[in-house]
Parts: sequence; C-alpha cells; structure tokens
Amino acid sequence: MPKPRNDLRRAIESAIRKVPRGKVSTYGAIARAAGFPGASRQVVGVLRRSFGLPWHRILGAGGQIKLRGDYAVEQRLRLEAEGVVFRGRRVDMKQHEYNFAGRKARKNVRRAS
DNA sequence: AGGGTGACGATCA
DNA sequence: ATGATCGCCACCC
Repeated sequence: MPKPRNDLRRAIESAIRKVPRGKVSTYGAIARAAGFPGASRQVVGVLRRSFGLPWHRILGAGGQIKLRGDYAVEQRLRLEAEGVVFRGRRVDMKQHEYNFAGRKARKNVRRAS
C-alpha cells in the first residue's frame, strides 16, 4: 500500500526539523530525505502552511534563495545570523549543506589536514 | 473530472 | 549568468 499522504507531510516536517542551526538544506534534498524524491513542491507547501519550522534553512538547488522581496532579505539575514556564509547570491553549500543520516555520503571525504 | 498553483529542478538557447 | 520550457507532485477550488 502506498504511503498515506499524511506521512508525507509528517516526514517532510521531520526532515526539516533535523537541519541544525548553522546548516542548510534544499527543497529537493528535504524531499529525498523524507523518502519522497521529486516532491520538492510539497516541501514548499509544508513550509508555507506550518509554523515553528526552521524555514530559513531551506533553500533552492545550489543554495539559492527562492523567496522574493522582503522575505528573501529576512531569510538571508537569519542565515547570516547563524553564521552561514554567502557567496554572491548563494549559500556556500560546500560548507553548510546538511547531510541527512541515511543519505549516501560522498566518499572522498578528506579532512582538512 | 478538470484546471490552476506553488519558496522546485534540470536542461537548453 | 539569465530566461524559457517542461516535468513533477499534492492540494484546492
């Protein structure tokens, strides 16, 4: 049986809440982490409807802010307040993208010597 | 049932 | 880099 739609929302919220302070993630990544690849638009839906989520830590692919106008400004401010570094209009994902447990980690992880 | 809507994403000109 | 297009998926009239 297919997963109940409710699960989708629950899973997505849960995934969003896992992103720690100072880290960020993307709509697509959240969807995958929640077990619904391709449901990035649903992630947006959840973010818009529910409160109490670290909404500012969720960005578009490539670390780009997808909000418009004042909201975009606020998101950037909030992130910078957490120590997130921007490179032009995008967040430096190399440094701040959160790795969900259970998700395939890149091999070739070399620690800073 | 049918059509419109998103804080999307990947691709191409 | 920017804008257009198409594919996606659940939700709401």
